[in-house]
Amino acid sequence: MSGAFTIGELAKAADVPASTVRYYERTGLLRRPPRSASNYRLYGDEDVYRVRFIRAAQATGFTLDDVAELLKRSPCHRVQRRIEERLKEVLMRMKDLRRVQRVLRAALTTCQEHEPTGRCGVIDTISASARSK
Amino acid sequence: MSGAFTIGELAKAADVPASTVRYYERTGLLRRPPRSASNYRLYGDEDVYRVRFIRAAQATGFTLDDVAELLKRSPCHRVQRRIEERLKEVLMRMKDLRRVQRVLRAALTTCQEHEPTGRCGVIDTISASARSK
DNA sequence: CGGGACTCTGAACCCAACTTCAAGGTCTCT
DNA sequence: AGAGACCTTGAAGTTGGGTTCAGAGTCCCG
Repeated sequence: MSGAFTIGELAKAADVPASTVRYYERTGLLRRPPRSASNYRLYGDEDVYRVRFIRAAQATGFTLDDVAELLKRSPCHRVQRRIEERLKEVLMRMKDLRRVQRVLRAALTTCQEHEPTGRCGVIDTISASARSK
Repeated sequence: MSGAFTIGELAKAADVPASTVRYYERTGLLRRPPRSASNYRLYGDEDVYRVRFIRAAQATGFTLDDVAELLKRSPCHRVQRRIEERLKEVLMRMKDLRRVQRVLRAALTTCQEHEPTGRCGVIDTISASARSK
């Protein structure tokens, strides 16, 4: 809608530091925008959307390289494969975290049991978890 | 039990590269072991356990700084606080991942729906997720 | 005695994703 | 016109957790 943003305005609109916008440009993730007479970058709404997409994709666990591929409008099956890979990673990571959760809870219990004795059993609990991985 | 390991033997026993063992020593996580006549490091079983503990703790999401604190045999309540912090992080991270999972599945569905049309709706799907965070 | 596998050191390098710096130009308000 | 907030650049620095390198010494087997 609106005409042109400076880098600071884009940054604010997309909620990233201006330095990050420059970084994205350097790495080819963002186009090199037109410049004002005084050599300021001039952005449009599309750029806001794009930066927001980059952040959303990152928050979904994609690397900037992944994002570049997604943005290249690669063939759908390639995009699909990336997504499936990420999904698989997410599932594995969740499994990991459930294990970690178990270990931490066990450690905490140990901690509380030993509190009166003053001897710390936490190290044994966490060590033991290495074997039952 | 057994007498003395060289760094390579320790590394094998604890399943880490020797370079990592030296790194742990540099950062104070591992003691500086006695040396042989020819200046080789000489380790004992304790060191094996310690390295294994470090790896197990890392696998449980602790940073090496955390590990240092756990190993310092800090007062139990301090250890306990660390563990509780980690547990809270884990729970938050799991919540994150569930969100991510939803987004990815939605993206995949979009992908499959649009496959025949050749138009990729994935970018919109992921972008939309930024708002419903 | 030779050769291959091991070890020693300090320093430099790696990764991703940024951030910071220095030294200058520009814009806007008062 | 001056102050302060913005913008420009390329280069260098940051983080954590290591790995790699070069050049030298050591150990073990046949």
